[in-house]
Amino acid sequence: MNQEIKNKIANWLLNPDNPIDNKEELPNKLKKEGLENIFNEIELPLVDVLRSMEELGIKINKNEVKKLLTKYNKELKVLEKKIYKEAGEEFNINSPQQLSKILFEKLDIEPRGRATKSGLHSTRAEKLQELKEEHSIINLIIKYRESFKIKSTYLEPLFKLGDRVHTTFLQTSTATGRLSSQNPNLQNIPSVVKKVFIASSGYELVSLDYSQIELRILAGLSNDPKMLKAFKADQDIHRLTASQVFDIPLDKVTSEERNMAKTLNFGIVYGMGAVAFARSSGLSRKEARHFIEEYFSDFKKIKKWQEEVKERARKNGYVENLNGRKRWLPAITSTNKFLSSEAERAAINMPIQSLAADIIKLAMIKVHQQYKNDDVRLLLSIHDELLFEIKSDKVNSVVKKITQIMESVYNFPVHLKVDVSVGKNWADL
DNA sequence: AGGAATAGCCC
DNA sequence: GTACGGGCTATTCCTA
Repeated sequence: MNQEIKNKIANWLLNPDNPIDNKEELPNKLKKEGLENIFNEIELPLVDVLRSMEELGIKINKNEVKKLLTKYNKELKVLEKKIYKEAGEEFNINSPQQLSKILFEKLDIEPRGRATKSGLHSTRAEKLQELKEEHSIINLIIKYRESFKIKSTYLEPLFKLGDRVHTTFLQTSTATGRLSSQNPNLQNIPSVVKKVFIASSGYELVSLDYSQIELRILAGLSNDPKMLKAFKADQDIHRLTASQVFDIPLDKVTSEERNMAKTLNFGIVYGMGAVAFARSSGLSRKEARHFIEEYFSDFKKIKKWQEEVKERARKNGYVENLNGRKRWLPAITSTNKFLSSEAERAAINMPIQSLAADIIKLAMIKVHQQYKNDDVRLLLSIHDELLFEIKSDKVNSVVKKITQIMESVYNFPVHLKVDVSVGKNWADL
């Protein structure tokens, strides 16, 4: 294999901030840092898998792209006209600067909160959402932005490409070991655009995704008894959290309460604070703080695990996952509170996110070596999901085997459950 | 031409 | 007064 690629990966694993030119030194360095296994068993075998995925590409229905493009163009024209009429003049809706002046100066809409450092008020969708009742132009702007995004970022670039779309996977671009995808990025396709991605004729598109993998990893790493028990019984984890935090029986949890618990569960993985939880749940800050405290008193081991991770990060200057993958976080001892807190949140998340990344990479490698014929094509990897094209008459048997591979590829105390869906296009899945 | 700022899509 | 982890891309606008 190309030495350049090896060096790049080695440096990425070691410490991306201080790359080493001397390639004779790298193998010893890897060994010394405990990264030999990840290098040899994960990253190097993955290179060929990624190359194969990139070469295969994924089929798109160009007619469907064209149809959507026409639809969105028409819609945008109508919205544009209505917006100009409401504003009383024509302006560039895509310019936050001009839009801000129209909304908050000309139309005299009262902004919530303070201006940004440029002196103008933000026009982010999240802020506009709060001003919906103030003026009928707001909803039009929100819709315009959504449609323009779909058209300019997804539909137009796709239309310029061939019948099969070939992304480039970046193996060394993330701090946690995840893959990224560029040119085009096929890891952030909106649900409305997914329907243009289709199976080759004679094949089905099949998606296999790890169910709640990050929360399962959190349960396993923290050894929290309630969470472990819930996953063992294959319970609805968000329902359990709601029942614990709001102190109500499992069968009395409303969908609203379950949603809040879901936000809380994900927020915990990301190190979310009370302010962010309040904002995303609609609770007051006081209530939000109360429920976060409640969460940590119900799941005591999670709090303990997080504190241990932060402590180790401060001591070592890096965090690592179960496989020894490292992330350096020098800012964690900064006297700047913002910087140290930011590093703490990254520290808490890294052992979880990076282990999930390792697991799906191992699964990709194993599946790829299992299927050398053309009946099974691994097309995309989207963090916790693998997207395949599988010969129609082979789907049932193959899916069983791949599920088995994905669920057993990594030995972990919590069952890693895989969900499957099959269809003719990506939106069906 | 290139980068910062702003915005928004995904897991 | 305020701070949710990890990515990529498009547009505007300012600076060199």
